[in-house]
Amino acid sequence: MKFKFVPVDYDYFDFEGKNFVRLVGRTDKGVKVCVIDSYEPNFWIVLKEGCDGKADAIARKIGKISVEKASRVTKVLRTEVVKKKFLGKDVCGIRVFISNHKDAHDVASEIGDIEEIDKRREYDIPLITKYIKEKKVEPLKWYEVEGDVLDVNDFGGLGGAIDLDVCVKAEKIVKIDELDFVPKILAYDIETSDSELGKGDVLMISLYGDNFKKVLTWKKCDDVQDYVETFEDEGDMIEGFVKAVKEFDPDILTGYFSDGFDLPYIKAAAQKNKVKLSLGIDGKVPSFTRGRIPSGKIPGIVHIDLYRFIDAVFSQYLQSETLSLNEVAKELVGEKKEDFDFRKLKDMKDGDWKEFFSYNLQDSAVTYKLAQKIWPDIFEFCNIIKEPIFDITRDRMATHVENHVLHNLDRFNEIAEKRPMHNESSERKMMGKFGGADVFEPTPGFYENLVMFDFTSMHASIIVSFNISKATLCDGSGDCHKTPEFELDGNNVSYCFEKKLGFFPTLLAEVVEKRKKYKKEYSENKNAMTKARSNAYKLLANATFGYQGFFGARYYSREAAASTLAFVRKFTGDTINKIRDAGYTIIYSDTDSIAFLQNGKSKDDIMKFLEEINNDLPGIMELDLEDFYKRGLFVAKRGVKTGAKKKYALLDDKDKIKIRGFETVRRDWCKLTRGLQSEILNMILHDGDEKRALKLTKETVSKLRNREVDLGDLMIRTQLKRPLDEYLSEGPHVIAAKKMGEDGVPISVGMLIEYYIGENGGKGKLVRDRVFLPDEKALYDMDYYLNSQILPAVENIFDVFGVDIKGIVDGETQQKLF
DNA sequence: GGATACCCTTTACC
DNA sequence: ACGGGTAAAGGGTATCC
Repeated sequence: MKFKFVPVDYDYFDFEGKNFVRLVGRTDKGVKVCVIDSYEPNFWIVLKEGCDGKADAIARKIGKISVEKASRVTKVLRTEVVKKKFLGKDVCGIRVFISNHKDAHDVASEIGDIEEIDKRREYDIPLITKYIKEKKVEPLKWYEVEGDVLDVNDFGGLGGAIDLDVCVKAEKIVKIDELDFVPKILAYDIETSDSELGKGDVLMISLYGDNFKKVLTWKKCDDVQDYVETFEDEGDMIEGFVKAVKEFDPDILTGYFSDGFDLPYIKAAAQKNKVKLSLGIDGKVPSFTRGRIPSGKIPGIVHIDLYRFIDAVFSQYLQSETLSLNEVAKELVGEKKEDFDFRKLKDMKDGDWKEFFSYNLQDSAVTYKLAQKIWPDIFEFCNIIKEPIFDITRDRMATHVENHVLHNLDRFNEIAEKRPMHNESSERKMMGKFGGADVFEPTPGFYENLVMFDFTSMHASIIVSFNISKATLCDGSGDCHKTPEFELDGNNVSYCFEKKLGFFPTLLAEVVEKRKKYKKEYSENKNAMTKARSNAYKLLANATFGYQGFFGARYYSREAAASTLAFVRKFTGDTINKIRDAGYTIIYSDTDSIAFLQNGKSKDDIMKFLEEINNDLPGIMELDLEDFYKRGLFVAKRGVKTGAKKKYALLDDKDKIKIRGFETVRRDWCKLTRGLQSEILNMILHDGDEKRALKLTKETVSKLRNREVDLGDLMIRTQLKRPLDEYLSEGPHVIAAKKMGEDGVPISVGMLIEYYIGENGGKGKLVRDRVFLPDEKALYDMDYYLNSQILPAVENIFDVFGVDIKGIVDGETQQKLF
């Protein structure tokens, strides 16, 4: 048969010692189908220079190798001698086809001692990545598939096991023009009697999709909502869950933190109740891939933990201080979850259960809406990186950059570099840091009429303009780009990069070009898809510099990363000098941005000046106008007169305020402090005068002294970054977390710990001795909140206006006392 | 035993 | 284990006299 097909999920299996790829996707008629495709596993051998003549003989020798493993024998099936490139250099390659990808490493080891062999490569690339790279059957693209319908007994019964109407063995897969694909998304969420994994029961499971909402439970109560289905017990409910998923037939099953909670919890509950969680299209139960964070995989359905994608890729766009479903959903889809008081769990009445069901359904509904909102971004990442959705939603940026390179290497006839071995990446990690960008020390003050310039995608444009990469690093003998001299590990160095374009900078040039193109497309046609496309290219471009300096990268190059930064320092420094020489006063600069005073010049003059600077910039480098600002405030560091870096507030021409670095934007300061400072900055920037700000500060201080401040405004929130026993220094938040642990709250890495500082009858001098949890009753420590919160946050702002706020407040204290 | 320099830790900026 | 470096700041700890 023949049909149009879009691959959604990828998987592979062995049959008679050979690898087969299983694609699950949809036809243009919306039918879910399974396509089995063959794959010939292979890896590469790179011969030493001058050994080309012996290539055929070596290939024949290798062709006879077979490796015996416990369960199977892997044979070299055939070899091909091919002219290839490795790191941009011409090499003689031998492609070694073997019977099973799992043994690629062993076969590669087996032939390691042949003298003419320089390198063995691509045995460490995952099978699905190799398959997509070589056969170009890419996720979410459209193909015409021709093949035979699978017989029930084909592939050892696999044909019969798959619960889909159409399952074929592909004969031909041909790319066709893109058609629409709207995935069927089903969101789920569970509520449990104990938040610790596996300790309690699953009380209910909610599901939400297009025209589909259900809450499954075994808690019996009268007069429930019509979406509630009541089961006999937990096991029955889980079977009901499997049935409901099958009934909906989703492409994507999604949860929020479901890799770490919902799916493993349900799986454990299924085992406990001896029921089979057969969610897979082949009746198999979800499996969890090994790794730092386990990933829940369901055969034939893409399981997406939205939290993972948001954490790895999306969070840098968000304002949210935490990545809780509540906060993220509020920001992205404008939905606020309804609250449920979990303390009620101890003694639930019928009404409470109904409230709980509704809460549970809300979570799934919000997750569903979030998935719909983020789908364009997932889709674009799949399109650009060419990895399956499952991986796209879990990989971090370094992996995305690397996969993007891997999937494009064929265009350059390149053999892929290997992943660093453990000892190699440890060595890289141990190498000291290399010098980064410069930050200009501002003079504290209140300024008017400022301009800010910044370089567009500075690091990326430097990598492209100077062809900087591992493969193009050279000894400087030929035609090349030379970095400025800079210090590295105590020595003055300079590196050279060939002018002949390398694959890595070329790919980045394409990414930067596409980012520009799609940014324009977005500005002309604003919608979720154009925005996602533009954003994805931006993220990819920005992560590429970090990738070259990342110890785990295949194309790691410390020289490349350090050289990029040397150019960053040079061009920003030169531009600062140019602006200063033109008669402007430099106020501030950080990495790729420069702020200076207009000094009476018109905006037109400044735009002309910008154009002049741009005419002198090499390659694709570009300086851009960030904005004009009416006013700007720069303060001193605490306790000294010198200006603080990375801390300023600006007011633009549209009266919009931009605050950087101040306590206002730091989540580990209490609401009272942040609110006060933010209002003060607003008053000062808008009115240009500090008198109202002074009045507000005095009012806040007296409120604090009269104990009129709400305890909720005094909570300090700090994230727990490691397990409790790994802390060398026991700060207040560590003590707070320990207290929580004693109260029976499960403590986990990544949690936001909330506490306040209270009076403790003079016991202990340290702050940590005065830590109280939100539900602990105590008088707040007035002295602490005055001297360690409010005053430090406003002091250096008032300093700029010559107002000694501490003196004024202390003076009033004296007055009061006498 | 009190001042202080230094280390540890978190969070921000780009 | 899953970009990078630079910086401010608080609080704990070690060390000095």
